[in-house]
Amino acid sequence: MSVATVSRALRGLPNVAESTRSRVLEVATRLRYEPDPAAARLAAGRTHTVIVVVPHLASWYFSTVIAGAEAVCNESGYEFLVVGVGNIAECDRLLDEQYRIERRTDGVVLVNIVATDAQAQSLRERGVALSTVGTRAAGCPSVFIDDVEVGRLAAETLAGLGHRRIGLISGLGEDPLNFDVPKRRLAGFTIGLREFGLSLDATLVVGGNFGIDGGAEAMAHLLDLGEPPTAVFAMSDEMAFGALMEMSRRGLRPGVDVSVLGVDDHEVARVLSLTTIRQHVASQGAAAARSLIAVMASTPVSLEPVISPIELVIRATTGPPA
Amino acid sequence: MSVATVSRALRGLPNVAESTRSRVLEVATRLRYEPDPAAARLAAGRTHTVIVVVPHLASWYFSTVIAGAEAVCNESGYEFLVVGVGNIAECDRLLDEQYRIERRTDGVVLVNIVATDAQAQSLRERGVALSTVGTRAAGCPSVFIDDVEVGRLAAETLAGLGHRRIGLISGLGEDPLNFDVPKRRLAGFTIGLREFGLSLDATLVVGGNFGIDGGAEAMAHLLDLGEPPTAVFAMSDEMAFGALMEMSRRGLRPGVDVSVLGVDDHEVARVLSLTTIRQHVASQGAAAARSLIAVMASTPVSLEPVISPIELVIRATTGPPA
DNA sequence: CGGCGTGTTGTAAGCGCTTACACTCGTGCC
DNA sequence: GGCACGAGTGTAAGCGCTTACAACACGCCG
Repeated sequence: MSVATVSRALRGLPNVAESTRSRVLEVATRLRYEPDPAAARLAAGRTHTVIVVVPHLASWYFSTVIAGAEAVCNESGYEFLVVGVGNIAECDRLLDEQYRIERRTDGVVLVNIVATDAQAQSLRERGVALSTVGTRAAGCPSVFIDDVEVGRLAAETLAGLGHRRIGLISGLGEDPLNFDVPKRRLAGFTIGLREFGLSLDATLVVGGNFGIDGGAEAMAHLLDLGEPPTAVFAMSDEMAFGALMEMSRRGLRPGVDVSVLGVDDHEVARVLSLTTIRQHVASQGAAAARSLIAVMASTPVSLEPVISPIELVIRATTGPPA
Repeated sequence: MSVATVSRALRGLPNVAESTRSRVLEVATRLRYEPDPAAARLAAGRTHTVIVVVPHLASWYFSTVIAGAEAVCNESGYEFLVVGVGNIAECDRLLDEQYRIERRTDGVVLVNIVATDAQAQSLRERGVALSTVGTRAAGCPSVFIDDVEVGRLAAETLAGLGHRRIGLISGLGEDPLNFDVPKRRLAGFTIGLREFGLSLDATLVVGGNFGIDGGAEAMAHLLDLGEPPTAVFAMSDEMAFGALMEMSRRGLRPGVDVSVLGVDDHEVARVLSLTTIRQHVASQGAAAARSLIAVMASTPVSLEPVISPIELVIRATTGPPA
């Protein structure tokens, strides 16, 4: 039996007699034979590897996306490589000088990283499939939530409770990556306010950098204002945690003295009884991985973005103004 | 100029004239040439890849270890592959049928996964370097905390405050992997109790499965006892979070009605003012990656385990008994 | 002045696969 | 009965590197 026949049999290609194939399979399992991935890659040009690119690895959101994607890749027999790009320079270096990507992977999942059309195009030309979560990129499947609706729903929720001065802890400004989520949530927030006859007060908008400390500092800033807000919308639960921390430091009661609303439904949110707008992070990661695998397999894939559902989870940190 | 010379020049091997090397380097950067990793692997047998194996990807502890390790690998030019093994069967399959590992990687970091001596031995024979965090394996560098001391310190802290009935929310029992950390912490806890003339009360020991819900259920169980404990040591902050959640559900005040002590110093611990025994998780991941890289480079490495420091962080969830 | 060591470069044989192409051989058909 | 055909199999040429070994130039010593 020639190596060619074995190769064909093992990979399920046609033009192999069933009897031959089963014989090959039997011997292969008996010998615990496993083809060398590097040799296969070299000969066939496919790496059977996906790379997931995230800004930070340690934050809840990203590690949860990663977990969702990893499970799918693992199951589908793809190697799962993760690279963290701390800042925009590193990110652009990765996407521009594509040597880190080309020939190392068949596809990349971009998590909350915006690739320019040129970068996306260039990747596609080099035969690298693309898929994004949190943002969209040209000509590839993507999954994200309706961030405008998130902002609108937040405003509706707080204004609907009767709040008129609503603070906003955003991620805008200090963000190291071209991250446009905060902008969309802000836009929706403004729309939502307008529905209640309110308008955005720029003095009540503070950057929180999507972290606990950032959230705490932002909250401190808001509470130090001459006329502090009676409610605060934090664009992520982690920033909301920081806000709550600052409040407890000052002896303020969440949902009574000041209402706080987050986004994500971080697993600790329920511990803090945080009212939040839930999104399904792991399933977004999984969906992105699935689309990517479909693209790599040349399965026809809808390029229509998948809008992952959100839902308001009311807990104890929101209430009518004092 | 021959390919051999170029190869040697690019990889910094000796026996290349300086003039030649600089000329090669100059041309290589101008042409943005980057060697094909698969071809290099096939020819040289080294993959320049490390695999990190973790039980779950999404939990704070593991994602933080991963973050620490990733940063080091990225910096050192190693590809960073992560695989999650949900249960012990999957884990053993990975470590026994080593085809997923051999020829795919030069080294693996085992995070809180115990490999048998045979498994470790077999990996070494196949030229795969090993390094562990959280546990130790035969003949490879490892980094972990002194879990016995963690348990002892916990008992000392709570008993020192005057508590005599101290509950323990452990990870024991339900654990899907061969995880021996809970056993060591339990042993230390017992030692610590003894220093105060106390002994372990088995009815006050409940499994919490290292998660928030597990912690909450365990706490509920403890509080439902005829004579509930006045203090509780949770073997992880996430279980402590669950315990706090259960307490707030019942209107109990942490540190006043019941004291709670955790382990880790999870980033949310300070939000909840949780008293905890801090460990430096990211730096353990980084240390393990560094040792692994050293082993792969055949740098002499101490096989003496690195004991990562711990420290008691006193916040508000602990106090004298009511 | 020939042999020899040293430092540099070239040659070529793989590494373990994939795949285009050639080949064989039994069918069905005119 | 010869022929086209297609299914099944084999042959061999790479894929892009690494590395043992050969080759060469050069200066040195005996």
